Amino acid sequence: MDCNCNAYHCPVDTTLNMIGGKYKALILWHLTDKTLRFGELRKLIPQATPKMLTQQLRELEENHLINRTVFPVVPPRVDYCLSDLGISIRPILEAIYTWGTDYLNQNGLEASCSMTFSS
Amino acid sequence: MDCNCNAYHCPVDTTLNMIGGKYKALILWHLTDKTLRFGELRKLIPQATPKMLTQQLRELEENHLINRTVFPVVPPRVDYCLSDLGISIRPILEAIYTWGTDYLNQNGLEASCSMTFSS
DNA sequence: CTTCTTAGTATCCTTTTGGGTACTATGTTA
DNA sequence: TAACATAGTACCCAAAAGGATACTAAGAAG
Repeated sequence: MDCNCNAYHCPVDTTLNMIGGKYKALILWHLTDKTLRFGELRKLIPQATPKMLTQQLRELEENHLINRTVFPVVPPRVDYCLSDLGISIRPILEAIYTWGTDYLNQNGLEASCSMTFSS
Repeated sequence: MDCNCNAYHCPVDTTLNMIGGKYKALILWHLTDKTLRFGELRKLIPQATPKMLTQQLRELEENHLINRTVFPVVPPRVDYCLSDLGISIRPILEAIYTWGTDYLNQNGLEASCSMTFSS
């Protein structure tokens, strides 16, 4: 229905829509420095059901933030890794992470979610 | 039910929850350099119904990103402005805005939403 | 022929988010 | 005494997001 080819787009909404999904930031973080298989991501993010994990991965792929590589073998093997676009978004994630950590610390809360940025 | 006082918190989720609401980034942006009344925000963000605008403003206030000042006059007058915390989050908004703008331009889309950051 | 493995799907459900329309309170102004 | 202005509320509804559980395909291994 909506092509939106000639519409105006809000850059902030665009960005937030791309990283705002339930497990998207976490997935991008885990893929920062390595390629992971679906099963490895499941173990790293056990709170996500397979349905949710698949859904989030597909959306990240549609937005070209990650690459999905299917190997035609049995049992199946599918690799996920960051695309160049995915790599380019990392500074934003780090800025968000740093602000959030400061905010939590200033409120006496423990900041942690297995999402620690190594610099 | 959930106090979460002793829980671990993900800094990225924390930050995204605070700025991820439908009109929150836009509200923060409009308040960047000035105090605005409710009615002024309505005119600046006409696509938000009064219910939604109120809701988003209340959540921003609960998160201490903005200050709400009620003047006991008739007709009512309520002022909104950024708190120090709200001011501190602006660099993140700018980073998100810049990345989103580049992304849209590289995809041949017009980036705009009356949310242009003056530097 | 049965079991194992992996990367998902299918189905159904609950919760959250967003939205439309109409209504309210109340002192001031005409 | 009736209309006006402002900052909302109330109520009801639709859509989107998230979640639980069970199931599937298909070759390889035993």
